[in-house]
Amino acid sequence: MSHTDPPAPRTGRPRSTAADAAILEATRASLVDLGWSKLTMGDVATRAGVAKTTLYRRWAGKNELVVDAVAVLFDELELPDRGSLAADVQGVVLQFATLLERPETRTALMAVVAESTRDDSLRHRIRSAIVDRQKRLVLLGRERAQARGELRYEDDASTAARNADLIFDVIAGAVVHRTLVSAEPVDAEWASGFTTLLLLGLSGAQTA
Amino acid sequence: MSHTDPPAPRTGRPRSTAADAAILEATRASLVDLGWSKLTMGDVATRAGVAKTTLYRRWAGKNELVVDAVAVLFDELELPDRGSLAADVQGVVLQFATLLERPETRTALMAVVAESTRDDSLRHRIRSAIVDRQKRLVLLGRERAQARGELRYEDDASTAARNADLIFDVIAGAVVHRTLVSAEPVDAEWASGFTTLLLLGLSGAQTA
DNA sequence: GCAGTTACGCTACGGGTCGTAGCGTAAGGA
DNA sequence: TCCTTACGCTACGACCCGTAGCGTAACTGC
Repeated sequence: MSHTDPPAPRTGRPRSTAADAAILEATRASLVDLGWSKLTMGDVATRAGVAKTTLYRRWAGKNELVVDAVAVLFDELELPDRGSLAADVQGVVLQFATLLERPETRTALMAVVAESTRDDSLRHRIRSAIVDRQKRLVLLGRERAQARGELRYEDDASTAARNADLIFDVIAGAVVHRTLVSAEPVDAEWASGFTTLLLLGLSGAQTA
Repeated sequence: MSHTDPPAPRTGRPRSTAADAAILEATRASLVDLGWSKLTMGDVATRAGVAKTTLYRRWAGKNELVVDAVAVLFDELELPDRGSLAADVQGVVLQFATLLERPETRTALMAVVAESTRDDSLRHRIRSAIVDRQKRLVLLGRERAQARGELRYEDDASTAARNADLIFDVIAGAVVHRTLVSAEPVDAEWASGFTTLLLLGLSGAQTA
């Protein structure tokens, strides 16, 4: 929800916040019904009950609109303390998988990432609106594990950041790949196997 | 390269294999220049020096065409025996990352996966043309590691298959996520950290 | 050779989406 | 009240889609 950060022009008719909400909801509905590739700006405008020009006054195009429409779904992600690192990992994996099972996110996430490979500003928007929101969970989970004594504290901030990035890519990447590429379900059994692998590694996970 | 498996109709003018090659190469060139979203069938036809109707005689549309055009790039992936499981993992990670740095694959891979979430036949095509080709490397690497004594043999075929699928999703998913979502390079340092994490797990990788 | 069959190049077309311009009207602030 | 900005609506040229139709090219079997 950060199309234009500057607070607002102080004069003239203000932008309708109701229209904002209606447009984003219409975008999600259109994603569910039509999917990314068949979603059109005209259709979204019709569903939202606004003129097409209103959409273009706020978003540069389909890419930016869909990112903002989907971003709020990632706010649902939480990380309640489940008592152990293993339980926390398994919990977040299942939660993330649930999110990826929704048709809006399935069809939109990969599509906007694909677009972002040729559009730097879109990539930054995705990062701040979606990716960074997930990464917080990794940082929080590590803190807790360190407080519990399950993980030791890193020596310096630079390796700490590298480790967090690595773990984030492994967890998010594995869940996304399993769900969207392999197209097979992330159930409790898979989440359990993955967690064991992540914690103990290939060498140690041979008991599964 | 398996649009139509049946050997060929035995009568009439045969399809030009030269046109096949020219079209697929033109598709890759168009992906490099224009990217997935701006690639059009007309442009590919012009580049290949064939009529647009010729494209539609062989492929149902953009999705299928791009999958076939990109699939051959994944044949470059190999898994030479580097002497240890760690070296093999690190090698395949770097090789896969190199492939994902090419502009054709960057822009195409995520896009066709996104499309496949709403198109079952496309998903099967991707699986047989791309995904299964990578999975072989995992199976081969595991065999070697088991022969070396680095991994023990699984008790039954079902858990063996589950493990292979899991490892595949973790490796491919992590590299794809790092490259295309986090948009940061997979260099030797990252590959080394990932390999350590994969082999030893979070609990054991604390020395890094 | 000759007929039969299929592929190819080319043109043309209706249908759809894009993104914008122009206008009159609505909703706030000085 | 004047000024400024947002909104709805219409219309538009541009582009791409996917297909139909036709004449020509290539290969097979008689």
